[in-house]
Amino acid sequence: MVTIADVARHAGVSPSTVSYVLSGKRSISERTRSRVEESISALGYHPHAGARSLASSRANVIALVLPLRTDMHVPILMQFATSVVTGAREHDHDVLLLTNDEGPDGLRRVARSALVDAVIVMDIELNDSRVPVLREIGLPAVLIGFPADPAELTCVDWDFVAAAARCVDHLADLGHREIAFLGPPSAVFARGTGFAQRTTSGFESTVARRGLRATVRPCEPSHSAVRDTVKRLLDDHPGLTGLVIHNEAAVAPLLETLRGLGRHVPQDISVVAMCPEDLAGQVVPRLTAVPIPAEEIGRRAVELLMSKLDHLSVPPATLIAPHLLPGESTAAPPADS
Amino acid sequence: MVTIADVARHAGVSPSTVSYVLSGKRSISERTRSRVEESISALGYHPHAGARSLASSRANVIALVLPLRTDMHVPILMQFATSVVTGAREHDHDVLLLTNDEGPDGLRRVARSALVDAVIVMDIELNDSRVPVLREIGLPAVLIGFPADPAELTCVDWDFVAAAARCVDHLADLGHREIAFLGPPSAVFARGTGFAQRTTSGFESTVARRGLRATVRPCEPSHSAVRDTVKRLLDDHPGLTGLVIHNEAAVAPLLETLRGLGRHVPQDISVVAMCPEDLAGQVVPRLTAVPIPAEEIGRRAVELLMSKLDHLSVPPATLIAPHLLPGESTAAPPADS
DNA sequence: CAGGGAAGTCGAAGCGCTTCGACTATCCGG
DNA sequence: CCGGATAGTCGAAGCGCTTCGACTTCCCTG
Repeated sequence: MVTIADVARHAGVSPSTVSYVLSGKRSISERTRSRVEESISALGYHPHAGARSLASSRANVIALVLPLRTDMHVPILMQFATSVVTGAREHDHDVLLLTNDEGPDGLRRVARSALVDAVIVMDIELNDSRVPVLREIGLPAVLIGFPADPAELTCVDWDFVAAAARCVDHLADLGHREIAFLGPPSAVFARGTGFAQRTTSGFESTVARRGLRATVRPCEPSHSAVRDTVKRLLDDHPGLTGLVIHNEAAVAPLLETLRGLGRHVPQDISVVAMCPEDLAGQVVPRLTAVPIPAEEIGRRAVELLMSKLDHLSVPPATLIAPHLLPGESTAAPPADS
Repeated sequence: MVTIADVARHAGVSPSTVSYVLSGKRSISERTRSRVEESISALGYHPHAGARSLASSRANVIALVLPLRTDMHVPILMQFATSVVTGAREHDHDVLLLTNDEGPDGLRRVARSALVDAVIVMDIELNDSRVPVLREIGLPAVLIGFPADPAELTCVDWDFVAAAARCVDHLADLGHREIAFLGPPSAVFARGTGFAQRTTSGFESTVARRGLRATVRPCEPSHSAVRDTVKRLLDDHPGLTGLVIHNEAAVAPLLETLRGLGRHVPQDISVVAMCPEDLAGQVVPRLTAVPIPAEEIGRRAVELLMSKLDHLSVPPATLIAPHLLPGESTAAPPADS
């Protein structure tokens, strides 16, 4: 193993000088700096992470806590994890992966053992058992999602209220007067996930503001359940011309069902989806969507965390603004409606 | 922060004794052990990971290198990652997440800096740029998948040859005489992914052994491409009664296409899938499948890695045996065929 | 009953790094 | 031309842990 002492000897300086070249915490003459840097690459030196962590009490590692539950849309989660890793690397940090298998103790353990010096926690529920632990361990943390009581915490999330509003506005602007919302399975509501409620309320308040008639229905993931829900919906509301869907698993079944019923999209009925961009692009017709910006949320979470590590003050709540991605699944409602 | 010295003082022993209680590397009297353990939990002591890594030159962290490419079926990947984390924790190790964004340098960096002491690399291609780096850094490693030259390496994978064979045998046993294989997109073949080739060869050799007529077709992920492929296939081979599919994204479109064409599954045509168990269970009819045991592969990879860390010798190649999960999508072929 | 080994414990030496205080050389203003 | 910053470098202490050798008991065997 190559140590800092080897580099120092090779460059003809003291170990502390090498350390200061690396950290930039004291001024170093240009000559010395370049000599040291040459020695570093000549010897292929990489500082020992453990030694560094011990001496500086910063591990340069952050923990990423992923949800245990798998009823979340997995590709999003993966996109998110990737962007966190990439973001962390840009700040010279690595990412330790924690699942909820170990429960809140996992958080305690990595915090107390100084394995990590900050945490990102995903998929926060209204009443999340990890939140008190986060307060207890006192490590810098960023939550994705909002708990019931976000006091003292830093939270990031997509602006679900605005996203739903954007969908409704889009349909209203096109002239639709009666629309419906197909949401996540009712189980998601039941377990107190904040975003489901926020989406619904964004939908409902915008519908009221724009003076539309509207229906809200949860939507189970299976193909047949979607078919039944949609059929019933269309029977009950013959004047329906627009649909907002917020449920990845139901997108393909929905389109297929409409096709099966002879309803053309967008001529007979418009569909706008809150879903990942790639899903919107894969189906026929390509969906008008308000895509979930997983990558941006991940990046922002990392940036906030790094600011906290630098003892900068950060806003307690960050909402990522939605934007509409035009597709071929929305148009003005049919003339006779 | 609570240190080992605090625990030692609290228990009235020396720090080294506490260390030996923790590691079990020397015998400790029952009395001393229990006193130390009480002190540990009384003080809430967790050893400092950095200090431990420095002193023992083992970090108790393994790296998990996930593929950059996203044309892999993501839920599988997630299942896999989860089982690696769980498995690692059972051996008192944590998992550092590495993506390929950083390229092979990421591996070098974490190895040289002693951040991790072993590596699991996923989604190995026949000619994988990470393989030479793995040889270079000389860290214990387990690869998921087989490179062209696996000499000196430890590889784990599903037995794709046997899995395809199992599918063919199942159809042949039911009496089918003419079948087809719907594989991954041609891009997957093109980039030299070993499993695609192994699946195909397993299919073809079993078909030959059982004396069946058979066709092999790649399959692009989009709905319409699947429809076209399937229509053409059925037109070209009117006697076709059985289908083996190895392409997660194409499963739903395939079933829908068959339904659209009025071909009943399994009365008119049998379908057996190589896909995750949950996907097989979600669709109608529930598929007969040879499920990809992501979780088992992950666990085995971790076990092999831990054995290597303990300097035990391990088999260079581990193939996980497939098993057939009966569903409602296969039956004897129609009588008139 | 002497001698040898096992069981149980301790002290001290580092592991490779950061950081603080101290030191020298250089430069500036008065 | 002198006193005091400032830039640039070094030495040494110490971060919290593991591990090796050494020591003391105690028990067993011949």
